[in-house]
Amino acid sequence: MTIPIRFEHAEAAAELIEAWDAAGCNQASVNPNKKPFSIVIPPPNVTGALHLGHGLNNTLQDIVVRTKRMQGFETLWMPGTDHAGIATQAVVERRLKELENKSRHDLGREQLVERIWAWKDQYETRILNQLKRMGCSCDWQRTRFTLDPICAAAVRATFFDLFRQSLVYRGKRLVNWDTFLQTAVSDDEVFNETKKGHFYHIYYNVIAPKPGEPRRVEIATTRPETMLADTAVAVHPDPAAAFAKLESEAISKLTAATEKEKADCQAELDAILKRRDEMLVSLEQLRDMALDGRMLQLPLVGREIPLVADLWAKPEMGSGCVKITPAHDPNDYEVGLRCGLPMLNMLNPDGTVNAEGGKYEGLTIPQARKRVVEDLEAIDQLGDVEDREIELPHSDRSKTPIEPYLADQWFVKMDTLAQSAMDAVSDERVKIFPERYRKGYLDWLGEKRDWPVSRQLWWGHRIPIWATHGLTEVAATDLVARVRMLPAHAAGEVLEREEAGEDGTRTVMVCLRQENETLEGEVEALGLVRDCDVLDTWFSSALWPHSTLGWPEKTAELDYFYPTSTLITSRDIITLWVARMVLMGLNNVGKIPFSEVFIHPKILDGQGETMSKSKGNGVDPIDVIDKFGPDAMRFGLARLATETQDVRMPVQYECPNCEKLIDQTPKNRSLPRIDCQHCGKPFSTQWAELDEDKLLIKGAVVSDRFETARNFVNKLWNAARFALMNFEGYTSEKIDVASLPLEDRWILSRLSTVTRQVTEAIERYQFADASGCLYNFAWDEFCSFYVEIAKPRLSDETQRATAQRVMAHVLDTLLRLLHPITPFVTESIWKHLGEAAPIRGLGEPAAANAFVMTAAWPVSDT
RNA sequence: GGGCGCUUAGCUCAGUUGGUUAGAGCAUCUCGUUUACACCGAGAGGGUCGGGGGUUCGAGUCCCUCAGCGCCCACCA
Repeated sequence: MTIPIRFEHAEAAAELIEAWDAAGCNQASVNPNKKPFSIVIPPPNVTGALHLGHGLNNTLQDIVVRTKRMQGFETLWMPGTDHAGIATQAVVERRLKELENKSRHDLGREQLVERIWAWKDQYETRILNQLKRMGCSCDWQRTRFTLDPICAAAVRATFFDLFRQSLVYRGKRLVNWDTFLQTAVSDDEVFNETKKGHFYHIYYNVIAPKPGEPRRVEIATTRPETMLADTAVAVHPDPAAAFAKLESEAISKLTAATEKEKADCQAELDAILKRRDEMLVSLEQLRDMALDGRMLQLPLVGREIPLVADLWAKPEMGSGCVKITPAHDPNDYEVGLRCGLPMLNMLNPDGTVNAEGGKYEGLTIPQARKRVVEDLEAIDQLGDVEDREIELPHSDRSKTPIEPYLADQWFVKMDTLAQSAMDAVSDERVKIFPERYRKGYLDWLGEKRDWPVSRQLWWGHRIPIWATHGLTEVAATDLVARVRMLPAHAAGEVLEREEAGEDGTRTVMVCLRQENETLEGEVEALGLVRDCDVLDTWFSSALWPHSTLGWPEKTAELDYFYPTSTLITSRDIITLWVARMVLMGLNNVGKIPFSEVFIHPKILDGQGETMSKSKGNGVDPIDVIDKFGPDAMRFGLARLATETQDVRMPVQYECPNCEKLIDQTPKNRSLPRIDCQHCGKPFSTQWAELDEDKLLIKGAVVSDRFETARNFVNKLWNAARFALMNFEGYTSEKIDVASLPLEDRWILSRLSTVTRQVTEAIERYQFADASGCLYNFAWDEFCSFYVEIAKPRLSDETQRATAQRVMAHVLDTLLRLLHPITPFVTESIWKHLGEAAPIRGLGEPAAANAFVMTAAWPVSDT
């Protein structure tokens, strides 16, 4: 038998992926004779290709999945991808702008969505191919997409059900408005930038002040132009109490302070007392005026606005009074709700001032600010203007400032849903590992903030609501009656709700349970118009564990594989995703979605920064696989996946000319071309844009951290190669362990211990321990000791047969144990071993399984 | 501002309930073409375990404190 001296992973992997697939090794089906084990993949975003972070996530899942499969469970790993709402739409829109200089409005909704589908198809293919090449043993026939018809049906059924329970409602909310892209962006797509600005003090006149009362009140703001939409000025309802509280806090801080801090704390306390002495009387007077219903006159506009008492006005800040602009500031919005203030929107979607701004209409924000300040100064109502550093929110997509903008949004009411998800973790029906992540989950849910689920986007699940606004009571009643007459209404496919609008008119809303063009036509014929918005991406992600199994249909798969067994994911989406899956699973199916959650570390680059394509430090698993092989990538990642540490992974460019590695630095990681420091020849990077750069060969981005693992894979290959070269004349026979020589009994005993350790480590998600244990055993004990000591026995005719049998058995077991981590090399060796020693094992030897992948997991006898 | 984590060899990381001389891989140096493997083997150098204090017969490990790094959440008229 001739076996190459190196494990040729590229050929082997391609063949094995096909062979496993052809044999249906990854496929799972309902099997009453077996216990189920199921995992749903955290669906990668179709925004772009996978990097090593995904490599780690999916390697760990595959290790668990392959182990469980070998342990005899009917094992399902559900694959799929996520449409990733705004992220994907933004990528496609940006390309549209760059390549064709068009906005989404130039294309229109339908065409843009079509373009995004094309993008999705391209990246979904790429992502699935990356996963396959990593060796992920997903049931590919079940591959889902969060926007596919199966997931869409679940989304519709969920929304319909929440609508029926009145757990979903419509309300106003301030959204982060990107005036350039003219869309709302989510909080995590907003970054703050500190800029130089001013803090303007402005005076508002009191209307008909009583004797002794001030003529005007002072407020301060960094955004004076928003005064045009002010609807109140607030003052604290109990300044004395507020100061008392501050004082007692400062005192307790002072008592607890170290010698070093004492001076600072004392100064802080003194400042509070000084301010109280100066301000308390006038603030209490203003408070009394507020309670007395005194009105102020808004300068420049002339509108009368009330002075109100509200906790938001902090006596220790500014002048102690704060202007309230409910439609353009999140906190003011809350005040507006509490005090029942009107919400005046002064902006057009493009960020210019609208008709509410009177003579300032049509100006941009900076223009309006300048004019308002000038005009206030002219009428002598402008006070001090201080310089100040201001943190200004910017849109990550357009890099322009965000405007808080009041818009109609749909919300999911969280109180009972959140409580159910908290209970599931509190009483350990859902266990989170490592345990320290429980706190974040419980704290976040504990706030029970309603979940805004609508997004002003085109890419996503459209909200299944049709509505007519501005109806008279009679017209509304009539419309409701007509809706109820639809045959689908009787069939439970239609729900309607009538609401009073702000201006006393009525709104009728209709929710449809399923996609149905005919029915939609009928509804639209009644004058109802479909909501333009789509749902938050996490809405469909939250359903992933049951939607992928066919819910709301009562499928056999759902019954068998749900709840899934475990969820393996990254820590940054514990709240956004994990928590929501728990509450939606409980609401929809009535059962938790998974009983265990394992949170794995993150992969950072050599500088300690998270990997991302936009930084240029993202490593494509395919590049690592090409250079080191899929087993080395998997083993290397598993070896580093410890419980407490993030994985720091220095990254290098591989020169395509001389194959030498060049360290990546913050400087060179964004260059379009690099001259190799070893061979002097240039190569291009992902940033190449000029034609002359693009003509160069592209250098892969890899990490030399995988060398150790690659060497290990090769070591194993060669140890097996040695064994196989010595298996000529192999025969099988029952082995009496007690009569074996010491070295055999020793290795068997060690094997048993290692089997137990590896099994337990994987059970506890201690992947670094499992791989470390196997590394040491295979290299130091099996290769360095046992193989060496077997050499003379293999050339001694009297001992040869026994040595072969034990060797075959040990190798067999080692391959099984290593298979979940390094599936390709083990399966390749297994095939050779099957040819050389088809019948093997201690006790009663038996014919080996065709694939190690579906062979039985070893059981330890210690 | 609140919470969590981290700091051990040049680099990336282990180090169980405190217990001999603190480990591994890579890198470095020396030697080695013994028929599985140079992606190998034998050996060497390299650490006051971030700083300081404490508990203890004994601290990398427990407590306090200072400093630095990272992440999550909240907020700043």
